[in-house]
Amino acid sequence: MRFLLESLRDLDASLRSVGSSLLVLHGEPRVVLPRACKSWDVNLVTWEHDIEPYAKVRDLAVRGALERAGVECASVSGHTLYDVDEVLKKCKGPPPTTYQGFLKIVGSMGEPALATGAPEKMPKPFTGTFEETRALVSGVADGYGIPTLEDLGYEALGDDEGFPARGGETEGLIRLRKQLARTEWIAGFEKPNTNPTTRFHALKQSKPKPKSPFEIAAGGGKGENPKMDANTLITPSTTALSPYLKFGCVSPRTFYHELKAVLAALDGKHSKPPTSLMGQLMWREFYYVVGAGTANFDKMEGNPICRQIPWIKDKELYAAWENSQTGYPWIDAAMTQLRQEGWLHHLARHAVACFLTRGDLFIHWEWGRDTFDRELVDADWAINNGNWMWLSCSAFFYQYFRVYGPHSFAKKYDKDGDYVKHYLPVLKNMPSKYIYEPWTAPLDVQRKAGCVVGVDYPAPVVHHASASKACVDTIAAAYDAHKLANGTAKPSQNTSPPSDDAQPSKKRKL
DNA sequence: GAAGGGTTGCACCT
DNA sequence: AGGTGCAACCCTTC
Repeated sequence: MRFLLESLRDLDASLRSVGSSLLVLHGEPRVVLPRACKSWDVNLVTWEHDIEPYAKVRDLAVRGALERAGVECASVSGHTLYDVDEVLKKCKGPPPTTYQGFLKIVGSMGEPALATGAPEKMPKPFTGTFEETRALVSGVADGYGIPTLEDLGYEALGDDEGFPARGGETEGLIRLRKQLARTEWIAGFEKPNTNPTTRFHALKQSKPKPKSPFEIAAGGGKGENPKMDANTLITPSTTALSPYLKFGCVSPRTFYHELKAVLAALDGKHSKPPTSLMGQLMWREFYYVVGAGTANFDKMEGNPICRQIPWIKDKELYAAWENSQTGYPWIDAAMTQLRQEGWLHHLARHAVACFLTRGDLFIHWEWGRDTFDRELVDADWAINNGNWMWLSCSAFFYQYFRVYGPHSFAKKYDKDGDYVKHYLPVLKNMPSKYIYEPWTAPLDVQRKAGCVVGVDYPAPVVHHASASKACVDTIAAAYDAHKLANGTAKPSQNTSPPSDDAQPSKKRKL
């Protein structure tokens, strides 16, 4: 919410710099907007096309109210690279559930439109004093102006709390262009190889001291691994631009065309989709298209692309996951970063999502989706639901036997557990050898570290090896049931007699 | 019906 | 850093 309010203040400042201003009206839009149009003699209202169910209902209601009042309405596509409806038309049927299939379709649609740039001159709808504004909106809206967090019923946040970067187009474009200036980094960017344990702040004292915690380090080239260069302010290993895209501070079309210019200068010597930076923009687009073109995309039931899996709904295990009490330091640290900063690296999201659903706890992906939707500063309906289905092997991705290890995954990136120690200070004196599996430390080591498992830090809520085995078996059975129901079950492929052919390829207990 | 490919597994090997 | 075994998924293409 703070990021949104910052973005609105930044927009207001930009409008003021060209002699206009942002006017925020409070109230029920179906009432306020027709009233404003009547009072101010407005005959056209425009807005950005939105595919999210909540927004679709809202926009339809507002459109109805405005049209009944004789006001013309126009919604335009600007939040995605392509007009999602045009892509869906090209699909001629359900949208593709594979990335390659999606690329084939948008590949035939030419270049995305250029972002509509800010006009050099703005009309001056209103630039009055507060008293004049009050008079203007009197009888139109319940209130006006950009609210504060407190106005909205939230507690104020300190500068060092919450998402570490400020909202708004100004900050977003600075971040975009600093990232795009790292030519060699862009050329070599491969998302699966980025490090989920790098943070916004320096892990160790860096010099010179950054002016602000969200300032991006200058320089690039080799030695990009921040741990290799003590003078480099550590920032996430990805662009961290997602909140700016989510709130419309940075247009994906601006991102696309400016990135394209950088790539053009590299003469083909750069990574390619799906793993490249451009590939990431296309993943966003992919989820928007399939999200807009799939019924009940945000549910398991009634969702034609979603495997029906008998997830359990265990409130205690879910609470342990949400509140960093699973006993797996990597998982608990990531969930702490999520709650504190509203942001996680993509692979950390994978780790905690896999753990909650198909990897260990077998809890419904919709519950995890809800947590992310509430906690992430970049929470995006299409991307969030799509990725939860991906990670839970409900759609798009089906290799359920590839399970992230809750105690092994982060070791590859952060041997000493600096990330864990930052977010879980209770473990800060635990020897590196045991940082990801503190329950394996001898009791005297735990005591010496001031962290006794079961007292100062939870014991693991599940035994990973046996829990993941049970998850794999249950998903396999659910897949078999799906194949049987669809008549796509294959005959047995082992050496069993032909009479078994009508059975699923393997019998598994539910 | 089979083969090939699929952004991001792990443990163990060289 | 890169290969393999693990036991074997789905979707697309031929």
